[in-house]
Amino acid sequence: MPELPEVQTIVNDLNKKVKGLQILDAWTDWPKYFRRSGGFEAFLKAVKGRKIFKVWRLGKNIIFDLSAGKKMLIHQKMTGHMLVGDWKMKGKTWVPKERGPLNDRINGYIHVMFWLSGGPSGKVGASKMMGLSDLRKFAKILVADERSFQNLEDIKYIGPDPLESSFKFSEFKSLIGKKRGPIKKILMDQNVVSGIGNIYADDILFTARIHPLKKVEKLNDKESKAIFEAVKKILKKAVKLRGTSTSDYRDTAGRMGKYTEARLVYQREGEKCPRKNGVIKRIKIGGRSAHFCPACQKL
DNA sequence: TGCAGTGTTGCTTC
DNA sequence: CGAAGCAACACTGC
Repeated sequence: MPELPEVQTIVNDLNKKVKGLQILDAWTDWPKYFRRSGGFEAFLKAVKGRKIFKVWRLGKNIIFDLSAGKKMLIHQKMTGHMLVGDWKMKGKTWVPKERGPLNDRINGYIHVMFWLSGGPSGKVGASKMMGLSDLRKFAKILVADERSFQNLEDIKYIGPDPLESSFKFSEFKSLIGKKRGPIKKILMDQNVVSGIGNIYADDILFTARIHPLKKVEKLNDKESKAIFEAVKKILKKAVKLRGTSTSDYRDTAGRMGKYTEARLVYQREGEKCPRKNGVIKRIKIGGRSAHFCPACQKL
């Protein structure tokens, strides 16, 4: 479940591993991903031969700035993650050059592969390959020209990034002030603040001592401020620990995130709360599970 | 064995 | 019109 910290970890990895490389070729066994790009062939034509200038994050989206004014967007949705490794060709297929991400069972769901600067159609020898592992095939991939990119519905309404230093409490307050309903739902609304999903919303609200069902319109200034501070604190910590791997998420080398052990309440139903106040409870909010401590978090 | 649960987003329905 | 429900898909656990 890549949320902001997981996407940031992958973006950081990609800037180390594939920035400056050229896309030589691509492959997929799930052409459905590319319907919006006019099919896989059209997508391939748009990205083939392009150099990767830089990789950055927009909410939970990974953006590749390519040469010739192209931008490639990848949203990993629930089970997607990008893997990068050195590989070699064996017959018509690619195999890991050494023990790498593909040896890990959870990463054996690569449905899109990019060959970078020296793949099967390039020179024999050194070759980077960048794969999208995506067990449930929910991911989104598209390529656009610089001009049309800004106007894509996919990103047009994305809210401010909570880790930007320009993101201040006054802005947060005014954004949530326009909404009503359970605070947990509002925190996960990508058009309010971008990047927060189920894992971090639960831990943020525990940190701020706010009940996930608390109505956003009932929050006082002190409570809103506590949530704002917790957003920054938890997300920063999770980036430092390279994300959470309670499920499929892995970094580009196939390694798990270490926030998994640092989790406060997410998927800890029945355990004693980290403040030793109560037992963590799970409820449903808008069809999703929310974990909280009934003793620490009051309505 | 079958079905609920998993969580992100966008589309459909009320 | 906004909110709720469901579909996209595949695997796990009870």
